[in-house]
Amino acid sequence: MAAAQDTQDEPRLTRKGQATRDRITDVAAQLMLDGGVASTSIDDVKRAAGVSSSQLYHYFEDKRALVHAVIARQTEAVLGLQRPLLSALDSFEALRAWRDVIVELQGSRDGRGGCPIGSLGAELAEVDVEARHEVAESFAQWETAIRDGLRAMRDQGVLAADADPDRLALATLAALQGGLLLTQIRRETTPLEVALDAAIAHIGTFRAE
Amino acid sequence: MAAAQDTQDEPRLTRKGQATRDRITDVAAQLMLDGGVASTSIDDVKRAAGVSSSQLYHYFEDKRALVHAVIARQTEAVLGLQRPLLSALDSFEALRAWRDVIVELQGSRDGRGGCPIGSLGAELAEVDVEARHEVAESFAQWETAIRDGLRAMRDQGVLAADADPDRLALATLAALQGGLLLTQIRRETTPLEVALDAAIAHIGTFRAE
DNA sequence: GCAGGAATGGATTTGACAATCCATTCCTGC
DNA sequence: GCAGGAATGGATTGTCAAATCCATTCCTGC
Repeated sequence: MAAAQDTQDEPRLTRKGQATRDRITDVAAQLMLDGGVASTSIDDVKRAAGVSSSQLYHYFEDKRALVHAVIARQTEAVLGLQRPLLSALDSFEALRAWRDVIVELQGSRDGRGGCPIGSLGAELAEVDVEARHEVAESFAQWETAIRDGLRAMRDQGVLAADADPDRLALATLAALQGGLLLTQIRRETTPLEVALDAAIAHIGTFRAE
Repeated sequence: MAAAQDTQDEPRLTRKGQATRDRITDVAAQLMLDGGVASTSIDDVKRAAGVSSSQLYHYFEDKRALVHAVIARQTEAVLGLQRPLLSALDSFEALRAWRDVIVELQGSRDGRGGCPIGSLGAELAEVDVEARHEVAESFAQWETAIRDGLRAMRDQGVLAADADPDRLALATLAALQGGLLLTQIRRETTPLEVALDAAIAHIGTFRAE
């Protein structure tokens, strides 16, 4: 549960410093979502954030460290949006509402960038072990959030007792990720919609009574 | 249906030349599967394929052209494996057999590299429009193969008449891609298994009678 | 108000890597 | 067997981006 905010390893940050650091992270996250990690240069980040080399390297050991901060940042952003929706699951309507939010959000970008977490994971998995572990942890949190929502549905009698929230959550996350990837490639939300609808239909299989 | 073999744009290739070109493509495909596109250098490819600069640039305009050839190569490889299995779909046993092959194959790599097509798509989507289109085309072919298999199952009375092979195929491909990504990140096949099992269960919803 | 660390400026170095170039050798068709 | 394109050798160039360095300025706590 270690947040991304305080990496108080060596230097203590002043308020101003923290702001600069956050700005760099945010800008980098945006650039890397729009264009991938490898093709966003440190110079790009410097320019977009309006900072100098000294500043950037004052807050981040190297590009990898920046990337790690970006992963943490995107994890916060995604889960910050997802958790409220998922913890409110008490009906299939709520589940569909969750689906709609995601589809709408992705549609507004025409799928560009794909999943902020998944795309980082895909690009970094074979290149940066540490990054892979961080992404794995992000996915684990996401999966947990889904599972808790489904558990709630079960406990409220919306889902049958024999429904397995763990498996359903993992399958749902997979469907979501696959849908996001295909939507990113096709620049069109149909795959995401169909994938999520199928996942929800599968969950519907475990409707109570 | 244009194959990857003959890019007879300008130079006509001799048998030997074709062999060299293929070797470069194969080696590049392997390296890029193992380490991603951005982090495999032309030098890496040269070394591994045992060719010189002149050779590589004799057959490929630049790195992008090589990447395009790799996409085509991986598409052939994947569909070459998938199509026979999918066109033989005539029962849920066959569907499960298809699932098992994929799980086994990916398990033998511990998920490393993820999907040969999907990982390329994810890394290149926002960087190389042409590559994105090529990957989209590959996915379309894959989706078609799945759809045809499901259609066959329906026509043979295994699936009900109201089953929608188009939607089911898209949902299945999404589940597969998501499962592959999560499995790549976690280095463990559970996500892939659960995702495919859910997809198959969903298809099972449309079992005849 | 001053000491010391934090924050910033900005030029510079270093290295990697894609791509080019000029030869030379090898084949293949005629 | 020879002409001409294909294939290869291998050094070299040029670019770009990551990272370093030495200052200088700014704050904050005491």
